Amino acid sequence: MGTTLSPCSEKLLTSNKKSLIEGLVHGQEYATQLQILFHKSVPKEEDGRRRLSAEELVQKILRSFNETISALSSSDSADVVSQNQATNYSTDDISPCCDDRRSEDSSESRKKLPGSKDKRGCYKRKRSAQTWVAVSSTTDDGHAWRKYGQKEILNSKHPRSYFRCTRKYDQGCKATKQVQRMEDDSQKFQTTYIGTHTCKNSFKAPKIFTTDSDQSLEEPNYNVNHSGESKNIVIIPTVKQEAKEETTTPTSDLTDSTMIMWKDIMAESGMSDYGDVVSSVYSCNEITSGCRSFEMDFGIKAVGVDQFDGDFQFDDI
DNA sequence: GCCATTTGACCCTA
DNA sequence: TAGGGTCAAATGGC
Repeated sequence: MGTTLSPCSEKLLTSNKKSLIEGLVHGQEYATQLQILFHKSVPKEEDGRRRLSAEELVQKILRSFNETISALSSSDSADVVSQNQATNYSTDDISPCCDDRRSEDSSESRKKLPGSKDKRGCYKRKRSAQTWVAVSSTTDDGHAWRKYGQKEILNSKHPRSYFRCTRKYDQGCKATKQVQRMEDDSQKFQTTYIGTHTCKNSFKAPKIFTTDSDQSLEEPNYNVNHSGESKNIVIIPTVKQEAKEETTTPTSDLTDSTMIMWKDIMAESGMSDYGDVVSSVYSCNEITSGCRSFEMDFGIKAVGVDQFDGDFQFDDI
């Protein structure tokens, strides 16, 4: 997809570039401050204040990214963002034939009525959800999944399997995942998680914060090794266009495409001040105690602060 | 009998 | 219209 910008768009992009970069850099700064804040050991009496400032920082981060993303999506060149940016789809974009298909959670209501038309395949596709990708040598992540489908994928050697949370019907958990063997390494599985577990006794999602000394991923099967050794998990958050029921602030989502664009913007900007930002972003694939994975940080972002309870937690280190 | 998996059908989106 | 995602009947294991 070659992007040919009209002179007008190009001008707009150039004039906006600085403010876009500023917005992104602010977000980055706030995130760094937040990180420092969580690293600090604070006396108990200060804990309340610390929480408050953490919340302020989170709000700043979100605001900064919101503004930047909305600025980007308003420009012609923002297609890369808009296609990933969370979109408010109202529940009425459900196709008429199956408008209540997804709302029913009881297995009773799923039973086919006598004489009713077979509605197989009549569903509302999740147009968007919080998604992230994990690469692991195992498909077992500690959650209880039920397989509901398998498909041969074009140009893929291996079929893709579809799983939903076993609590889908009793607790309405919307988490699903897709598992596919890696093309280049069939010993490994690429698992795409879609949506977070809302079921009560679900296992915690993989801890996305980790350090050299703290390989505290809670799932025993997520053996973290960041140097490309055999047991490795890489979590790459992505955000598909999302359904309205997701609780995240739509514009607060930042996608890998956005990250790529960010890199491009930074690279093109020629603003050396931001050089270290780029390097901190793109040199953090190796997770160390001092430099958490950039993807991880945006995993937090993709999930949204509101959704931390239960599934994701900040841990004091 | 209950539950999970398999598999073909069907619908949605790009 | 092709490819992908989901449904649900059929089947098998416990």
